Amino acid sequence: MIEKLEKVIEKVFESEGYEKEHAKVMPSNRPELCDFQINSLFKIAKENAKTPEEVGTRIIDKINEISNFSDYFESVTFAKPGFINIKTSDKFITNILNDMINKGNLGIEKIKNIKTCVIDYGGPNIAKPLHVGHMRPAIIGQSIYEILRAKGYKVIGDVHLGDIGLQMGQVIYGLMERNLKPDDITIEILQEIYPKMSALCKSDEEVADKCREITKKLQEGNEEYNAYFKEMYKVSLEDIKRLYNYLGVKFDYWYGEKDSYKYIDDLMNFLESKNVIEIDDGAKIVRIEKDDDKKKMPPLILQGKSGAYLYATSDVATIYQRMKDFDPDYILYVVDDRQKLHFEQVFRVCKKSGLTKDAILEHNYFGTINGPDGKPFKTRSGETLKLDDLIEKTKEIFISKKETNKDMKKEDIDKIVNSILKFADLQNNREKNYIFDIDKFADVNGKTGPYILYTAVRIKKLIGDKISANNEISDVIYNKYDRDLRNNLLKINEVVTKAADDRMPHYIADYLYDLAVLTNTFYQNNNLSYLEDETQKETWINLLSFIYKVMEKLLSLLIIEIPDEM
RNA sequence: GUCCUGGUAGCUCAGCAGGAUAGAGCAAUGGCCUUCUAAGCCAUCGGUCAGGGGUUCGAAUCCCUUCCAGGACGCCA
Repeated sequence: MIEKLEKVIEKVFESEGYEKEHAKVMPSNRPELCDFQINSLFKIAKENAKTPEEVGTRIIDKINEISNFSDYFESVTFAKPGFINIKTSDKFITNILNDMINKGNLGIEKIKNIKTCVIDYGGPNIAKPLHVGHMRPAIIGQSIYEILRAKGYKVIGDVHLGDIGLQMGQVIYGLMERNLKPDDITIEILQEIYPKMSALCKSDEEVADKCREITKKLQEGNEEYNAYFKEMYKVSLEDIKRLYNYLGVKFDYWYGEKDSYKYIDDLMNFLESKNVIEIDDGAKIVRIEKDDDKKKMPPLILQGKSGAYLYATSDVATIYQRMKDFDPDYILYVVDDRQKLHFEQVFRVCKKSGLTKDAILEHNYFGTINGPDGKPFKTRSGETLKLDDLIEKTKEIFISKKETNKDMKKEDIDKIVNSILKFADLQNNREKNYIFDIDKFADVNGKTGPYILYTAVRIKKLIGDKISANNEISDVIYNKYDRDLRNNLLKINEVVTKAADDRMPHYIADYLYDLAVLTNTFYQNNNLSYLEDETQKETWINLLSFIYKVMEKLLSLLIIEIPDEM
């Protein structure tokens, strides 16, 4: 939408002999003064040895001479010390809006050339119960998935299960100690044993050694251990799927690290053929320093001197598999920021060896959830809070907020609980750590999921079955609230595009909140049921219809659904 | 020790391809329900953008530096 304004203004700049890059239009920082502003007068003035005012007034005069001025502008004025302030015309605003309505895409433009994008997110471990920490990668990943899909990417989601590692041996040891058979395994038992064994191995070297032994034998195909593993896998995955399903998190592939092991031989042959592997103290490594490195970059160890393949090896092998199966343009990792160095190493090996060709590898990291003390969040008794408990607690608090809430439909309550959890998380910049506070998570007032849903449900209640995003809006703008709302709607594409490009769902959360505030303000100040002017009434119904559809769509990008009632 | 993040209102956070007077929510205070859901709307209060220097017409935003907090650093995952 901004491009349309820029195009008109570029012509004027060029006719004055200024580079068209200077015709950059920015959303206004002073909405009470104008809708858009141009900041480049200082630069132009300097280059041409004039004052910003001289340059600005001349350009403004030229713009005012444009024959179809009112198709775009209401006013274009100079503001000290050197800005051009643009107020767009009602006609311009409504034309763009109707264009969005007619295209039927809610204003979201798709990318021209389809790109394939693999997203690796979730990463739960078999045998470990899901706790609050697992919520972030799941919902941030799923949100990025939905945003990219909305922009027209071909997206492939892979959960990348942690189905290899010492925790397997630990839990099997714990099970056998209690004389439990594979058939006895339940999720409750796993949830009880894992933390106990994990603690025990830290304090008891002997037990830890035994667990390592079991893990090793399991990988070598020991049948007894494998029977345990299979059952653990089944029970655990069922529970993981139940929780992800509650959160609306879905994967195209449920591969695990184990699946990558099939490709390790091929991978090692490939890397050998590219001459990137060196032997160092009996280990196979790849050196990945670059000349311009500021920090020392440790080599990536593919195979330890004991012959064991490592975590990083499995990640590179997974990339090998993905290149072979999907030939993606992008591989995104939604994994926490503590693994920055690890991914940097893995990515460098891929680039150095040419494994990933031109594909772009990104670590879209997120910060950890901390408690009030700045340390990773723990419950008062010192345990990690289980995801189940978080959901239950949130539900409880929500129901207690209002007398009538307990009578709500179960599905509606679940939708609202989802909105509470997801909006609380996704409104934060994903890269930063944040302080976890259950009361904040359960809040329903202010900048929260329920506030947005409430706004949407009000519209639906008012308009009911007339909701349709396909009805044009008249170009008469009736008042300030009407104008603010229409103006805001024009930003949709920019917001979604930026969120997609930066992989930042919080841009969308932020925008949704602004839109909801403007809608509530509009609603408060304009009573539709008292309107006598039929044209006006129809216009506003169409406008609200469109807003409802936009909210529904943008909420879906945050994996939030609108309940029927609330 | 080396490197990477972060430090914005009492609290939790936006803003950081440099722009005019730094924004929200919560908390606090005061208004608005015989009118489409008060899970709402409006107003007030609240800030040396951690400190110091630099670049610039202009810095929360870019650069340097100090302090504080968190994290990562070759055969765990």
